[in-house]
Amino acid sequence: MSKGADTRERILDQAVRIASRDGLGGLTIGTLSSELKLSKSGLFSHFGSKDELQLQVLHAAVAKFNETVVRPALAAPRGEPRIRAFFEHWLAWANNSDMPGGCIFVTASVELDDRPGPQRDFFSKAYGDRIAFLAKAARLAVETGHFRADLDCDQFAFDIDCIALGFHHTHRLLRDPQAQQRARFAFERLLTSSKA
Amino acid sequence: MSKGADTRERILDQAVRIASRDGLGGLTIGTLSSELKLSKSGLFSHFGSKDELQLQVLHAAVAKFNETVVRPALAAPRGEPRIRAFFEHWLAWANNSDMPGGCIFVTASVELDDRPGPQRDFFSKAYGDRIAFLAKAARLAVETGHFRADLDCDQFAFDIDCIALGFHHTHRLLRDPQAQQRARFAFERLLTSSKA
DNA sequence: GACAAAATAGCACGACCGTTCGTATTCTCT
DNA sequence: AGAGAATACGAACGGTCGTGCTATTTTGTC
Repeated sequence: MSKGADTRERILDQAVRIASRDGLGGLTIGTLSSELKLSKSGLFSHFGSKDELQLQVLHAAVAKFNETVVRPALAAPRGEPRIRAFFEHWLAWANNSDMPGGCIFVTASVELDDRPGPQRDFFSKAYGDRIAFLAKAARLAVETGHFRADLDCDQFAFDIDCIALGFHHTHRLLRDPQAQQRARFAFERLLTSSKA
Repeated sequence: MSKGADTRERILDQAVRIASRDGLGGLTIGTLSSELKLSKSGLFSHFGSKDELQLQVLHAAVAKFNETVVRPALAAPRGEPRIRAFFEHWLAWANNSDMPGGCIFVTASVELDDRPGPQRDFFSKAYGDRIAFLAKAARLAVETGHFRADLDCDQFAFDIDCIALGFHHTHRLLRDPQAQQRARFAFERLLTSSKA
């Protein structure tokens, strides 16, 4: 790998961390460069604009999510196990200590929902992809007979998303130690009600 | 009402609107003052610091929420009707067009969850109060016999919160026209499963 | 209507923002 | 090893940020 690409990767890695905590808006080139012991202009020249940096941060974050959550889920057998794998890996992802601000899907979602532009376009699609992945996983679970045939799979995807968001807020803002337990309970109930 | 208090109210009213869209961090004194045709320093002198302004914005937002959602719910008969009233008024609140950024509980929650300080302290408590209100409403529903006796009321509060958050993200980021329908469906299912 | 008090404005400050540009350094390849 | 490209740096820019000061205007009271 060339030197430039290597630095760029280091930059984005740290930038994703900062953005998860402070948001895309709270991520500044000055702070980022000093944390990485780079000059502001040196860092800047990798991206050409802050908008582009933000966009690349989102790309990196989504890639990391796919690697950490989606891929292990795909490795599990289709049907209920895959859905369980997704949920468990998502919980681990949201608790991952080297993402100090929690799941970037939550942070960025709130930040971008009112700000038109390429960042929003990209991220909104990525978020939709996550929901679509869940809906498809549910359909496979219907096909394998784990879930009942008349299950509304899109509603199921919505429901899972709700639990993920609820956990995130309860865990991070309220610091409720029972957050995980509540999320698991809701998850199990949803699974039960999705079966025959 | 004195002139000063009147201006202060105008300031906070507009500030809440801006903060709902751009977050507390995106709310700047310069923008706010020019939108209200006030001088920066004139506005500033009402609060003495940006931290204090943010805190007062949160106070105003919570007060508005209580007025718009909690009070009408309290006006409904205790038990299931009150819970329905809360949910319906919350939906209306989250769609309120003069809150351009949606529910400030969502925005502020994400923004403050990693930022210690008086803003976080106040808001975290307010958020907890909302959950506690729901839990208490559920307990009253148990007492009136609308809900089954062995219902976990704190879990119920968590579940309602999940639906609210899921609706918000699905509606605002994905602009999914079915968001409201999905939220209502999840709500009805939760109510059904909470009954005898 | 004078007068104190409250409210608002004007101006300046240091800090940091994103960005540009010219230059120096370091890598990469033959 | 040396040429040429890739990469990084330093200084500076116009702007905006939050925040002090000092005036000036407005308000409410006798």
